[in-house]
Amino acid sequence: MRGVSDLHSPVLAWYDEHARALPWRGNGATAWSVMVSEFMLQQTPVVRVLPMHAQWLERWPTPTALADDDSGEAVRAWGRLGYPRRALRLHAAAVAIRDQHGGQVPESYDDLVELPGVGDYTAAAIASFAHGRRHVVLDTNVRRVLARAVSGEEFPPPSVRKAERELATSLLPEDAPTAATWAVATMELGALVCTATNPDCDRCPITDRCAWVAAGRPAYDGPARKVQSWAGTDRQVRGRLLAVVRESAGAVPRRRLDQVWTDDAQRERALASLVVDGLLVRVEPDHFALP
DNA sequence: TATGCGTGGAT
DNA sequence: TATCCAAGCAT
Repeated sequence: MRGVSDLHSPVLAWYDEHARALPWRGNGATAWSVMVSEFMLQQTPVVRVLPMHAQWLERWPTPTALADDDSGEAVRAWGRLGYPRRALRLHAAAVAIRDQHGGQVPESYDDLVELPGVGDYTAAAIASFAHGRRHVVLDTNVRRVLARAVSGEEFPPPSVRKAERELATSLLPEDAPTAATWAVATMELGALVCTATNPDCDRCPITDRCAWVAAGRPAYDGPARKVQSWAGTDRQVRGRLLAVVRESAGAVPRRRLDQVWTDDAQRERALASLVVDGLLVRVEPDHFALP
């Protein structure tokens, strides 16, 4: 096997030439704009995030601006991005930044990961992309690139294992600026070339040293990768219920919510779970509104 | 570790 | 049409 350092130069050169000019990259970006983008990009494609990100940054250009607004406004402005708990958590994170960090997005991983809605990936991403710090940034793109290029497998295991993290750590460039570029470059390579389906190996800068290509691109044979169901699930009902309230000016009477789903028990369960999650509040005997 | 959590485009 | 997938997090 070639030394792992052989991967760095071609990937970094490829990124320098092919990186997308996204609003949360480059000189115009702030730590806050990076943070907003990372929340929105959790399980959501870039093309759908772009317009929402612009709207949010125009309306709430700083963490304090968002923190000073109602959390319900964040949920409403989240629109149809999906997983609206992210909006609630981003608002809560903004409150924590205003109250505990002087209104400035924290720079350290340890401070970031304490914020609501910020896990290992997002903390590392903000620390790396916004502050130039040296961290292993292990998202689904990076995991897939390393699984193929180094491990010779089509897909990584369902969850991050110790060996996988150790591999990513061993590949991380020593100096912080290069490590940060390496992180975003491997993510970009996974997003644009080394995709989950139909990877474009002909355009890949490391195809000549890719273990998976060398092995003849064998099909994935690990544990079954489960795809979540949608039709008929509580998630679908929750989505319909919240959409009604989101698109209404004020509180919504229960009888309007009754119309979005015929199964009474499931509808009530979904409604109750939205209240538990804090996405809806019961404001009158039988009315519901955003928080 | 396994599960639940939205939405919509691509194949 | 049904399935897969998209920069995860919290429990």
